[in-house]
Amino acid sequence: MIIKFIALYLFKRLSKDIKKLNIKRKTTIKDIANVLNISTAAVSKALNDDSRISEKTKQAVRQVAKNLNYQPNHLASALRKGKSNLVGVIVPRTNSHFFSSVIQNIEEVLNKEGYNIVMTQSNESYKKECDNIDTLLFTQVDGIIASMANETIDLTYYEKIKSKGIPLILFDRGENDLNVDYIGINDYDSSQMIVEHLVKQGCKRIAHIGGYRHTRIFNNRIRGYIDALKKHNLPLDNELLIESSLTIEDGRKKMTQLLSLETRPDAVYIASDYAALGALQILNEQNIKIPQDMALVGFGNEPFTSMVTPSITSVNQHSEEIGKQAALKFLDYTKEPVIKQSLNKIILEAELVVRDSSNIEKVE
Amino acid sequence: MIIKFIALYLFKRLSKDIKKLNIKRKTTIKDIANVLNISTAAVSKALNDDSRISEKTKQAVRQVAKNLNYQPNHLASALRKGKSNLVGVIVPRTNSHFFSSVIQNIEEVLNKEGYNIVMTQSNESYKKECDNIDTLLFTQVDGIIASMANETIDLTYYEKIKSKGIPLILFDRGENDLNVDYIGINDYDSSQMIVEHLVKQGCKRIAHIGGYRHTRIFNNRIRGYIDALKKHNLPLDNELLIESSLTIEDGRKKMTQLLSLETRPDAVYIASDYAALGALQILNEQNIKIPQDMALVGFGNEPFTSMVTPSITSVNQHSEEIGKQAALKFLDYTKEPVIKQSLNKIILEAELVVRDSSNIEKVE
DNA sequence: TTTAACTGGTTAAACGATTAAGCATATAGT
DNA sequence: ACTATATGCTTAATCGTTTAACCAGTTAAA
Repeated sequence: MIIKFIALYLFKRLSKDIKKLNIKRKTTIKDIANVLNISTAAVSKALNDDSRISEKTKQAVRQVAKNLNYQPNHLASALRKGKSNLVGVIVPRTNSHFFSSVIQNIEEVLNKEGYNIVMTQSNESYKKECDNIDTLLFTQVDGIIASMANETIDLTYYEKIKSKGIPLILFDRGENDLNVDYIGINDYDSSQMIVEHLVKQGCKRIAHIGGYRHTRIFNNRIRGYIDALKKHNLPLDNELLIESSLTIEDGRKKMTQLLSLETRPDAVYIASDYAALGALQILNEQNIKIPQDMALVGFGNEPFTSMVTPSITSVNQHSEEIGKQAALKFLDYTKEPVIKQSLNKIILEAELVVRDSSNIEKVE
Repeated sequence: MIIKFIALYLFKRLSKDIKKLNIKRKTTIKDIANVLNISTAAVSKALNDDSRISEKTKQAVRQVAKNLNYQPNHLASALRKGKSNLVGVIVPRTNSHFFSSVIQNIEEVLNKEGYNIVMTQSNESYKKECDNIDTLLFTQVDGIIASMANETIDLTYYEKIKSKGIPLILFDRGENDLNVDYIGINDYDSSQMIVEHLVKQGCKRIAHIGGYRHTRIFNNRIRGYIDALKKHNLPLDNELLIESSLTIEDGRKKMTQLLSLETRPDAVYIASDYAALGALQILNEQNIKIPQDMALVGFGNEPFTSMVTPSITSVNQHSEEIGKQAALKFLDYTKEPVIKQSLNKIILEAELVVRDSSNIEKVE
């Protein structure tokens, strides 16, 4: 009986010892403290360059830390400090040059300040976007930079972010819809520029395949298109203004629709390069001459616009600048003690990049 | 004097109270425990569906958690459990369909198991890649899934991951170089397939613009090319085998180089769609007929290969499958108590997608 | 009857860092 | 000589969860 208990006790001690020996624990500040015979507090302060620690001690701590190959446990400090140094980024997808470039620039700016980004894609799905928000909040990100999915109309999920007191910065998609910071280009003006350009090329009947009206940027492009037509006394024909999901596939569909009209347009401005690509495929397949029979303008200046035949005129959205500004905006918040967000827009002027698909002058 | 001390004391008490009142603390399991008058341990177990807690208590806990809008603090549990439920992903860049698709599939599989991914891009730079590894380790990721940058030759940084006992899974780039799991396609066979296809089309002088030889996948493609030529008794001309960085720009350059040869090739197989695109631009600019005068085959099956004129024959790398397998491989490790990695290859068979740029039969 | 096993919890330590508060000692100011 | 301030640390609490160890009560088995 007694022997049994003793045996049990010994076994337990032993297994504990074995655990300690076996598992190569990562070095912690405690290890450093033990070596130098100082407190963990002193080590922590030394590593954080606190003024209350002597230069001598700091040097010693740094040296020992190096020798023991000390790596700070980010989770512990994050828990204690109440911030994770992670920033969540939500984009509809990464495989477009625009979003990829925005992300890259966000990363560049934030990395320098010790932040890392957790990236998620919504695939233009509202449900996925909500999931993304949940997982980011769960990961305890210190802020979220997002561009909304096409599908997103209901904004309660974004309100959830705001209610948590986490800074939220939107770019490209989402302007005005929530009372938060926004960075984007001037879509209204861009549309005007495009129509103006097409008019100059001699186009008289300009169609627009636009995005969903509930998305403000697409609505702005539509408004710009309409106002520009008015300005130039061009016919504002209902059948020339088409709403689209703006995928390649839908671009093909909507272009086919335009071609079936009794009086075809002589130019079409499409609110996305991807849809424009689909439209271009249809035009090429049907041997319609671009730009002579039909001028074509896209939006976004995706790299492929300059690769296809004919190259597609498009609008440069300044993805680099957008990414940088979004990151900087977030960093602004980290410096404020209390986060109080309000609508704070940064609107960049876009740039029209004229290529073969609308350059009638050059062809003739 | 005494009054001063009392005042100081009161001030301190007050400021503490103010803090407690003012800052809307997030609800913790402690709050739930207080409401139900049970221990935090019981709450924790209830939320984690521990068998030692009665269904009744569980229900009550869940209800209160919902009412108080409880969100678990991931940092705290991560710290305690010693795992972050984050997986790091390193890719050369996200704005290629291949990598973007791999990531998407990794995410899909891992999300289901409660993992989130932290994504980083190396931009094909060795230095950036090392930084990425450091930040991922710092973030305490539970594993890393990576595809190496073109520049990367020195692998000590990757050894760092292994030495930390964190599972490392490589895909596409990195096969064999470290003693870890790898998922990719059969590059050697793919090259053979391509050459075989070109031979069938009647090509007699096939050039290859390949990647850097130190990257195993590109070396495999080169070996496959060489062996296939031998097999078909075709001339293995040194000037027809060119090493390239495989960017669009370099594709243009290397194609120009090929065109300046005394006896031009009648087909060129390029180890990347991007470089193939550059090559295609040059051929189009110089009015060289594709595929009649020069057949063209790329690699990767990027979406644009089917969009350009003529469309480019390419190789489908099964990005979805690669992403899924990589994620599953990681999940395997999470189930093992001790992580002991060894070379464990999953090699998928690639698929040749024949398009106009090499379809001579169709043209003639 | 004794032992074992199950149920449904509780207690308290732990994860690894940060930080408010305290405490000597030294230096300077008046 | 007395107070104030600076220096350079230490102590101990804290962040929010998880979990090993324990305990009381009930049931089942030998």
